[in-house]
Amino acid sequence: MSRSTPRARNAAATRQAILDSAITAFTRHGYDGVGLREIAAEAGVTAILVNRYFGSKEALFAEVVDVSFAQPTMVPEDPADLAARTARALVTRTAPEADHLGPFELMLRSAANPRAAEIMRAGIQNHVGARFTGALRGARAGQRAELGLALLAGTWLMRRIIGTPALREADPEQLTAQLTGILAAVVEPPAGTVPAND
Amino acid sequence: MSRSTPRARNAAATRQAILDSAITAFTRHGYDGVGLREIAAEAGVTAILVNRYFGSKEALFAEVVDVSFAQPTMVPEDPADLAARTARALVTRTAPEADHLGPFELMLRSAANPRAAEIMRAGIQNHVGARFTGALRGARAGQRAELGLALLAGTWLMRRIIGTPALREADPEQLTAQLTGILAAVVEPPAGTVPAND
DNA sequence: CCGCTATGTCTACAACTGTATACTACTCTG
DNA sequence: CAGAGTAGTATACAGTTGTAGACATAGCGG
Repeated sequence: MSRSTPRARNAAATRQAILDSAITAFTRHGYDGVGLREIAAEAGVTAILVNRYFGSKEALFAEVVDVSFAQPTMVPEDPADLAARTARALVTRTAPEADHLGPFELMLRSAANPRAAEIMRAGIQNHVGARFTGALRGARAGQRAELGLALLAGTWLMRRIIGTPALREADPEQLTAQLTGILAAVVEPPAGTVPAND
Repeated sequence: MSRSTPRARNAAATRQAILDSAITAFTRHGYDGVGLREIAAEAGVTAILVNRYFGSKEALFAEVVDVSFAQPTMVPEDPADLAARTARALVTRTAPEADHLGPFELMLRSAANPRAAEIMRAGIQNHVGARFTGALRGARAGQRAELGLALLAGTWLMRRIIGTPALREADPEQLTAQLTGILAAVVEPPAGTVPAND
C-alpha cells in the first residue's frame, strides 16, 4: 500500500508521509499498539528513518498529538447551540458504521501509557481544552469544559471502543436528544452567577 | 516484595497470589503494559506457572476483569440519592492524593487492546452495567446506565489518568455538587414517561 | 560531467514478549 | 517409610521492540 511510485527524494514529503502514517496508526491502535516498523512501512520507508526525522517514538507521538488535537473537533467554537450541535456530532461519529478517527480515539487508545498521557495532557491544554473553554461563558469555564470533554470521551469509549450494547444500538435521534440535555447541564453557566466573562 | 516466607506448596494459595498480583498490575499498567514475568515475580513465582494456572495471559485477564468488575463499585445499588452518593464517591476516589484502584482504572488502562476491550464489554454487561441498570427506574434504563458509566469513566480519565488541571485542582465539594447535577440529568427517568418499571 | 551532501537502507543488538518442553523436589497417601 | 503425583523451576525459542552505526545512492551545484 506504500510503494506505488517510488517517491522521489524529498525530505518534506517523506516527513509528511511518515507523520500521516503515524497519525492513522496511533489513532487506530494506540501508542503501545504500534511499532515503528509498521508506521514506516505504511509510509514506504525504513523504521530507522522515522527516528532520523522525529528523534524518537515518543517525540513522533508528541507531534502526532499536536497535529491531531489542533484539528477542528466536534466542539463548535460558537457558543450558540453548543450542546445540541456537539451531541449530534458525537452521535454521528461514534456510530457503529462510521469509522471516524480523531483526537478522542487517539486519546482513549493511548491513555494507558503514562508518557503518552502526559503528552496528551499538554495537547489538551493547548488545543482542545482551550477551544472548548473559550466557547463557554460564566464561572469555572475551564472545569466545565473539562467535564464536557470527559462526557464526550466517556461516551466515545463506551459506544465505540468497549462497544456497550445499549449505546451501540441506541436510536441516534433519541440518543442525541438525551446527550444534548446532559451536555447542557455541563456546559451552561452555573445558576446564581453573574453572567460576565470569567 | 514477594518472598518473605517461601510459601508452602499450596495450589489454591498460589493461584490466589497470582490473581491478586495480576489485578494490581493490570489495573495499574493495563493489559499491554504488564508482562507475565512481572505478575509472576510479584506473586513469588515463575512466569510459566501463570500460564499453568490460567491458560494464557488473555484468560488470566478475563478472570481479573470478572473479579474486579464484580466488586461493589461506587455506584450504590440503592436508587435513593444515587446521583449525589455516586458523585461523592467518584470525586473522593479520583482525588490526586488518593491511589484507589478499581474497575474504572482497569478499564481505562486496558481499553486500547481490542481483545481486552471485548472481555471488558462482557464484564460490564454481567456486573457493573447490570447493577447500575438495576438501580434505575423508568424507560431506557440500560442506555441511561451506560451513559452514567460513560460520565464516570470520562471523569476518571480526565481527572486521574490524563490529569487535566482544572479537574485536578477543583474544589471537591463544588465538583461533587456539579457532578451530582450532571449525573441526575443522566440517571433520572426521562420526563413524560410512565414511572412504572420498564 | 564531476563530486558532494542530503536522503535513505542494511545489518545488528540488546532487551523483552508469551509460551513450550523437560526437569526437579516437595508432600501426601498408602 | 516408600512411591506417586502434584507444585514448581530451568532452559529455551521464536518473535518483536526501539534504537544505533556504517554504508549506499540520488540528484543538485559547480
